[in-house]
Amino acid sequence: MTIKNSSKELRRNFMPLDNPRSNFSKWYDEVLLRASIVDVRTPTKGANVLMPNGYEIWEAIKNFMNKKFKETGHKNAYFPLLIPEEFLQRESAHFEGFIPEVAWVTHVGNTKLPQKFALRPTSETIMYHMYAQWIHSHADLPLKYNQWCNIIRWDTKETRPLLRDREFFWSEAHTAHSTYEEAAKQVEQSMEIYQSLFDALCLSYLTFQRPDHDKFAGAEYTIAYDAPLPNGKVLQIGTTHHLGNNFAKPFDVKFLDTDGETKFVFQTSYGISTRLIASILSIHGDDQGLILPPKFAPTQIVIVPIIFKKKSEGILEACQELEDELVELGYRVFADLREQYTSGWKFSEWEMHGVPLRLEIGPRDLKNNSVLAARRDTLEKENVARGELGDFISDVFDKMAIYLKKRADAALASLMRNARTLAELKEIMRNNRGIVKSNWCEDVECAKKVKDETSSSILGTRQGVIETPDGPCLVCGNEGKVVAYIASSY
RNA sequence: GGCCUGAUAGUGAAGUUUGGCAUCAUGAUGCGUUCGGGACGCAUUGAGCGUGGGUUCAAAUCCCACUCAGGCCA
Repeated sequence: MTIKNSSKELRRNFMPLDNPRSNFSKWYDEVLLRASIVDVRTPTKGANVLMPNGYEIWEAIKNFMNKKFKETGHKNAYFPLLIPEEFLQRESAHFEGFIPEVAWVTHVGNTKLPQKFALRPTSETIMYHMYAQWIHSHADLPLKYNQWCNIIRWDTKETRPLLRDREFFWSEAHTAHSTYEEAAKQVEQSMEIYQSLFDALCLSYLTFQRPDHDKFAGAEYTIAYDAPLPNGKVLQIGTTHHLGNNFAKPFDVKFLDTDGETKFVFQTSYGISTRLIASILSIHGDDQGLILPPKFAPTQIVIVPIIFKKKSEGILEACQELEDELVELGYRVFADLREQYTSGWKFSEWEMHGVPLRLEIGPRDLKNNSVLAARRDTLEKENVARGELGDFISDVFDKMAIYLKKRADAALASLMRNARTLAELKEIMRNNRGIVKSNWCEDVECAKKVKDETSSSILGTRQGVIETPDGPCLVCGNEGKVVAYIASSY
């Protein structure tokens, strides 16, 4: 066997990624690095670099959300990173909930501060201290502020890039209203806003009301959005909390109502974080790498010239012209004219990066006045006449979004399971994991038992879906009061 | 909270059993030939073996501690 043959053999079997998606954990780490999303080679555990490719996805999410916020009367603002210890302590449930993972600033130079400051694990307290100073009458309500910022939560172990970081970016919206019902309506609006975002990202998810023992520290109730990962675990991609006036009281956020009485406001808070990026990458990707939804891809279209030594004339120029043309149409485009890489190498590279559409221009295309278009999601190729390219792109982007969403829906559906007993649940968690539907008596002890014995936990009850238990609690066998969903989560 | 496994050029690995010149692939750089699915040749370049200590004439290799990464159990 000659060297040439063996290298050909090697080429045929060459995998762009070393790890298939079926080995999710390894695939995830590899793809983050190869597609330049996150670099974890920092000195600090759980505090990583969000690289341009990752950051631009976050920016696209921000742009989408800022538009939604504007439409729904939210304003962006920024509040301090440093929160006095005393603020956190004022709402005791809140304090107890966050204390284990709060990082503190205790010194300036060598001098110990008289009062230590928390690096914000969330901003309720600092924001509501200000709200108390801004809100005086019913005319000041509702107040809806959002901030884009970084958050510090010092998990002691099990940090995973984007999935669970000690430092991450997020959006936290905080609203104040004159009645409980109005705040409840705001909770609904937040769900609509997030639904539009998650739909645009082609994600498939379930909305739960979290059980009381797992709600946000200081909330009346918590709504959470859980999306599946390929390994059968779920990821909480966002939350909404109805805070009642649990914070209004300790922070003295009051207003003079139309009836002449001074009342405490009712509040909500809701947020999404860079975890969303993990969800997008995980659910849409394949063995070739990432697949990004067209609206959110940092580069939406890559143009690759196919050059032959004897027939290369005009090809690079045609690629450049096409790039200009498509940029003019408002697309994020890159013409990869680098000469030191072959076309095949570029194909793999951009597939790994998840670029939704690749356009190839070679001698054949030049002659026919067409381009070869390759979809990232289905890997299908198609000749498109230059004159029809504009329509083709907008059409194919729509199709891709539908396809990705459908695939995500199917992935979620395939993870749904049923269990009637703890033994059945254990069996499922041991074998193939999934999101398990069961009956629960709502007793915390039973929830604890689930957590202790199965490494999964109760996500809650479906929000907006009325379900009646069809049997006894899976743990204790007493009356099943609710239909609960259980999964292993990050 | 407990347990297991690992850490060696930018990346991925071999070397550790039996201490003795740090090896391979890939990448990067340069030149040339190439380009419709990760091309090839030649030359160049790149780590002192996670960190800190210890044993030894000699440590990637043995011992101790720590840090980080991944997994498992509760």
